[in-house]
Amino acid sequence: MDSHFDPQAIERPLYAEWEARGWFAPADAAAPYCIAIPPPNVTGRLHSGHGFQQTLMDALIRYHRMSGRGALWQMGTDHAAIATQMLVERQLATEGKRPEDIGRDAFVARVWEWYERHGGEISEQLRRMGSSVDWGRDRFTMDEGFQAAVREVFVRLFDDGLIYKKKRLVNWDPVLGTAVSDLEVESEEEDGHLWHIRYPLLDGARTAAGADFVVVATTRPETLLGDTGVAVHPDDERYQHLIGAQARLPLVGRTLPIVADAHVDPEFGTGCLKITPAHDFNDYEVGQRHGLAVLNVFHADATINDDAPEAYRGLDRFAARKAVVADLEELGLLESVEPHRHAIPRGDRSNAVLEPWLTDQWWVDIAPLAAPAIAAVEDGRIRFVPKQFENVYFAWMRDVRDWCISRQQWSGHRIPAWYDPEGRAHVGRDEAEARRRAGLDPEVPLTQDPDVLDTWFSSALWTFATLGWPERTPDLARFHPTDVLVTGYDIIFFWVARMIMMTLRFMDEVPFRTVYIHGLVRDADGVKMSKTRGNGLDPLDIVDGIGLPELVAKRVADLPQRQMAEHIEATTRRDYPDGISAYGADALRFTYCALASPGRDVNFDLSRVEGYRNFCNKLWNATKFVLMNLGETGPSDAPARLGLPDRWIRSRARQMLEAVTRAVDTYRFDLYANAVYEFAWHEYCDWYLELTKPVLWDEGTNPAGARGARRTLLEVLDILLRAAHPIMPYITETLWREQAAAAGGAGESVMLAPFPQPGDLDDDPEADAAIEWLKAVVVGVRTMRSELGVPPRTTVPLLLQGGGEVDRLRLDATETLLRRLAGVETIDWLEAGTDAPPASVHVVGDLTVLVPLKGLIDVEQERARLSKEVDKSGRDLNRVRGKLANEKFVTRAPEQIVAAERGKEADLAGKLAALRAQLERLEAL
RNA sequence: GGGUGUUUAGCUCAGUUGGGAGAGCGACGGCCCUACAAGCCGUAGGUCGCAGGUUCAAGCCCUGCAACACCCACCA
Repeated sequence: MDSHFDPQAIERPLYAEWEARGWFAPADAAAPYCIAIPPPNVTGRLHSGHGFQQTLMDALIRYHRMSGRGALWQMGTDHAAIATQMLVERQLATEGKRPEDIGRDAFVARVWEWYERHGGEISEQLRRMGSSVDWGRDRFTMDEGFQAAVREVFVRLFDDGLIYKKKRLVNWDPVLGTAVSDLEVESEEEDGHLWHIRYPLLDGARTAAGADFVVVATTRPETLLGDTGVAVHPDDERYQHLIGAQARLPLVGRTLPIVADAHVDPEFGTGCLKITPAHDFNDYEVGQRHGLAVLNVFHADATINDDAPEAYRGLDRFAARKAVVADLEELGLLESVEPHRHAIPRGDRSNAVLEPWLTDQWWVDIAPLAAPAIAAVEDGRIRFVPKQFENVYFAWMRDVRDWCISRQQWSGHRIPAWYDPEGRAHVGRDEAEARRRAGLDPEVPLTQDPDVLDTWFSSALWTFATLGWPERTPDLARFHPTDVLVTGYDIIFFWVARMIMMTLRFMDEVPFRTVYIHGLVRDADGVKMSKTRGNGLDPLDIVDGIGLPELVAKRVADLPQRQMAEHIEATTRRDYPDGISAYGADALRFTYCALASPGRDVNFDLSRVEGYRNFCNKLWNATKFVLMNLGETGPSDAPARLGLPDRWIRSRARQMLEAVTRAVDTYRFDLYANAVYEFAWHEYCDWYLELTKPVLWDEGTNPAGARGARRTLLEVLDILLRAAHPIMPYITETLWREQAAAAGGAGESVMLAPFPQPGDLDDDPEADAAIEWLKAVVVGVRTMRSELGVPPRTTVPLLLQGGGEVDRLRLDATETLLRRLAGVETIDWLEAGTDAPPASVHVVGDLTVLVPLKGLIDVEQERARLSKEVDKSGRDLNRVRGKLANEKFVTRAPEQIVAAERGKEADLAGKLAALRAQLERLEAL
C-alpha cells in the first residue's frame, strides 16, 4: 500500500466496477427501501446543494442496502421548461434569431437537441460523487411514459372539474411573455416613490377642506391610464359626502365613480385610492365588488396598448411612467412626490418586474386536493424531519390558492386541449380522444392549445410516474410509497406539497413516509452561494481539484454583470491562492454529512474538507498498520486470547455502532459522521493501535495474546470500514478489500457486506473501566513529562502512592502497556507512611501518580503548575461541599445524584491533600 | 403585519429525557518515536445574546427583550 491516500487513484475504477456489476439495482426478494431523487435539471450542472443532498441520500441508500433491504435509488432528470426555454432562446439570439423566426416545431427540436447534448453531464457528475443510483431505471420528465402520465392526470383532473380555464388577473412576466404562479414571484423591498396626484371632482363637488379635487397616492403612476374608479373607506368622515360623486381621470378624461370600500386604509396617504382593476390584485377585487370596468392598458410586453390615449401608446411601462408624471406636473396635478420603500414583485427566473395582467389561463382548483394532503401530515402518514417544517407546510396549505399551470412558452408538456372553430376547448389524452369525447366529426378542424404546463406539474407526479404509472408495473407495486424524500426547504411548496396532493389523488396513498428537510449550502461566511457573487464551489472541483487560473476563469465566465468580474477574481485569488486540491469524493461527502445538523444551513468551509481528507489518510494508514502487523501467517486457528485492550476496543466499537444506528434512524448525519470519526481516530488509532504494539512486538512471550490482538485489529477494522462505508464509499471499499483478503474472508464488496450491528459485539464494562484507568494514568504522566520538558525519548521512573486494591490489580494487568505508552522506566509503590520524594504529581481517583524530580527538573515551574492544580481542585471541592451543605439539595435531589456528589467530595478531598502535600515538599526545597 | 430558526471557545458548530461546558479548524509549546508531519504529545481559551421566572439544581423548561437570518402576506 502507498504511504498516502490518493483518492484520484481509486475512485473512478471502483465506481465503474460497481456500476458494471449491477450492484446499484435493488436486490430481489428483500424488503424494499426506496428514495426518489429530486430530479436535477437535465441540462444543469452539479452544484453544492446537489452534492450535499445526494451525499445524504446515498448514505441512506447504502446503509439500507447493507442492512438487507432491496434498496432502490430512483434516478431521473427534469426538463425544466422555463430554464431550457431561456437557454435555447439565448442560443438563438447569438444567431440573431428569435423563436418566432424559426417556428414552434424547429424550436422544440432545438430544445430536444439541447437535452441530448447536455443531458449526460449531470449524470457523469453524480457518478463522480459516488452516488449509487439505479441507472437502469433512469427517467426523464419528458420521456414518453411521463408524457402519458401528464396527459392522464390532466384529463382526469379536468373531468373531475379540478382543472379549469378562466380569465383573471395573473402574475405576468412581460420579459418571458408568460404567466407564472404565485410561487414564482419574489418580492423584495426596493426604493421607489409615492406620487400624490390630483383627480378633479365633477359637478361642483368639494372635499371637506373645500378643494375641488381629491388626491390619490400611487407608486405606479402609469397605471392611472387604466383607472376606472376612486375608492374611499365607507367610514371615513372626510369623504363620506363624496361617495357616489364622480372624478375626472387626468390625462385621459374618463369619468370615475367614487365608491366606498373597506379595503381602503384611511390612515395611508390621503385615504383616497385610485382603482385600476386590470393592473392590481386588490383593485381587481374592489372593482368586482362595485361593478367597475376592467380596462387593460398593457400589451403582453408591458408596453402601453391602444386603449390608452395616443400619446402613450407603444411606450414601455417605465417610459410611460416618466411621461405620465411629466404631463401631470405640467398640468399642475402632481401634488407631491415622496421617497417610498415598497415591495416589488419580480420573476424568479427573469428577475423582471411582474405585472398583474388579465389573461385566460388554465388553473388547478387546489382546495379539494389540499384537504387530504393536510390530513396526511396531520395524522402522521407523512412526517417531516425536522418537525417544525410541518408548520410551514400547514400554514401554506391551509391558505393555498388555485394554481396557474399554463405557460405561454414552447418548451415543456403541451396542454392536451384542442379548440374547435368556435373556440371551445376539448380535452383529451390526444386529439383523437378529444374529438371523440366531444363527438366532433373528423372534418371539424381542431387546433391544440399553444401553451405548455408549469414544470412542477410533471414534477408533482415524480414518485409514481417514475415507477411506471399509469401502468401498474411491478416496480410501482413494490416501491411505492417511497420511504423518504430528501430535499431542501426552498421547494416545500413548489414540489413537496404538490407531490403529496397529486399522489394522494392518483395513487390513493402517500408519495413518501418521511420528508427529510436539509439546509441550504452557503459559503464559509454564511453567504448564499450564487453565480453572480462568484462564491460558489463546484463539488467536483473539490473532488478532483482545480488550479487557480481555471477557477478564476470559471467564476467570471458568463457573468451577468461584467463589473463583478474584477471583484470576484480578486476574492478568488485571495481565498484560493493555490487553487483547490483534489480532496476526493469521500472527504467531501464526509464533510457534507458532518455539517448536516438539522434545521440549519450549511456554511461550507474547505478547511473542514481538508480535515476529513486527513481522516481518510488516517484510515488508510491504520489499515496499513494492521496489514503489516499480521505476521507471517496472518490470522490462524491457533488459540487466541483477548487482552484487556482487545476487549475494550470491541466494547467501544459496540457503543459506536449504537450511536451510529441511532443517528441514522433519526437522520442525524452529523452525529453519524462524528461517531465514526471519534471512534476511528481517537479510540482505534490513538489508543488501540498503540496498545497492540507491545503485545505484537513481544509475541514470543505471549503468542496467544498476539493472535488475539491481530484478530481484533482485523475484526474491528472490518466493522469500522463497514460502518463508515455509506458516508465514504471509495476508501472504505478499497481498504475493506485489502482487509478481507488478509483475513481470508469472503465477500466481493463492502457495499454488499452486512451493516455491522451493536449485537455483533459484547459490552465489557470491566475492560472499559480498566482501559479508562490506564488512559488516565498515561495522560497524567504525559502531561507531567510535557510540562517538565522531559524529552520524548527519555524514560522516567514512576512512583504510585495510595490507591486501593483495584488500582493494584489494574496496574498488574496493564503495566507493560503503561510503560510503553507513558515512557516509564520503573514503577514502584510507595508504602503507606513513607514520605514521597520531591516530585511532579497527578491524581487519578484515590491514586497519586508521581514522577520524581531528581534535581534535573525546573522546580519553580512545577510549583507553579501544582499551585494552579491546587487552586482548581480547591474551587471544585468548595462547590461540591456547598452543594452538600444545602439541606434542600440533600433532601430533594435523587439519592444517586447525592451519592455521586459525596463520591466527588471524597475524591476531590483526597486529590487536594495529595497535591498540597507535594506542593509543600517542593516549597521546602 | 404574521410566522420560523439562530445566538455556546478566535472561526465553524455539537450538546439527545435539566445533575460537574465539548469537537474540528485556528493559536501556543514540544516531537521526523519502525501506520500516518495529511502525523504524534501536551497547553491555553467560554459570566452558553440580555433580563426575569420555575427548580435542590438551568446551555437545556417558562416569560419578556435584543440582534441576525429566513418564510408567508403586501397599505396603494
